[in-house]
Amino acid sequence: MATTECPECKSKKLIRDYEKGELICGSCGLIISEGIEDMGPEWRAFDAEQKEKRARGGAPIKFMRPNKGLVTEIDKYNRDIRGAKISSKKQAQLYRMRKWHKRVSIATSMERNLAIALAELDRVASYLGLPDDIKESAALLYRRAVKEELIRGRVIESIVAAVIYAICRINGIPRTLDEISKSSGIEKKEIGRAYRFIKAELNLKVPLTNPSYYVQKFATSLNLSGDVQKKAIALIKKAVKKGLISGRGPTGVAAAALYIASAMVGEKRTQKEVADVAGVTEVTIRNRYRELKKELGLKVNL
DNA sequence: AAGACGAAAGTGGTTGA
DNA sequence: TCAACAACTTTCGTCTT
Repeated sequence: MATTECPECKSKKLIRDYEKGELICGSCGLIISEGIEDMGPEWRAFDAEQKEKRARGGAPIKFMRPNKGLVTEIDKYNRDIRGAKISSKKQAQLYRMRKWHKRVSIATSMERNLAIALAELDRVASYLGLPDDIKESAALLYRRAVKEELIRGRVIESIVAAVIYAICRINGIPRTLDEISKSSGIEKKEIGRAYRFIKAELNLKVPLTNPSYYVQKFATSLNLSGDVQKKAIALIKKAVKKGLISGRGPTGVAAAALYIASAMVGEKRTQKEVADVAGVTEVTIRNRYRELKKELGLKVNL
């Protein structure tokens, strides 16, 4: 990996956290990258079979496990079928058997969970047109969630949606809750809840969304030139400096900036057009627009 | 007639007692 | 758990081009 110093504080003391798959700055704690390339496995394998099952390369995961429905329980009383004591040698053997039995059971239930989740993740990510490395990061994050036992009692699909949402934000690839909701079929508030939950439990550092991320997307839908985009991004930058965006929906800010920029450059779009692609109302654009105009001292004739 | 504007009331989610 | 609250939406009347 090329990164040798922290982009924030320039410290060269970087820590690789193999467990979490993160590259962390040793002095300021910034997570420089998640899902780093040169990463030890985040799992431990207890035997060759598990190693093969857990490795990410290799054959596709199968939904059916050979032992499905055929589980042998080993009880905890060291007696044979007639109730007679079992020799200590046998007892030791049984102890080991129980230990492994438990471990394998846990491993397979995790596998089942992951099989469903990763299939869903792949489906949603493809639907949203997310690149493979994002998918990988999302899968890694999901595995962390599974390992921390955050899934139990929750709907797998909503956790998957939340993980995708989080990863998109962390990586600056804008996907709104709306889009993810549409492609996953999970309600927005459900995704939001799951997202907040995993964010808290896994200590995710998610930067607040910079409206600039949405500019390109909206501009493309509106057939606006690069000039307009640049202008809009410049406006947003100024707005950020003035603290105008905190608490505001990033899409609304992006939409207003684009609206203003389009008028300044002479490729005017109506409020309604911008509002539609941004998924906000004209009123919101007007409100943001008013704020921007006032705070930045813009003299725009529309 | 279409677009822009803004007031007022309503909505869903967060926060803090 | 409940009320206050902020952001945003819906709706609607008015003004401008």
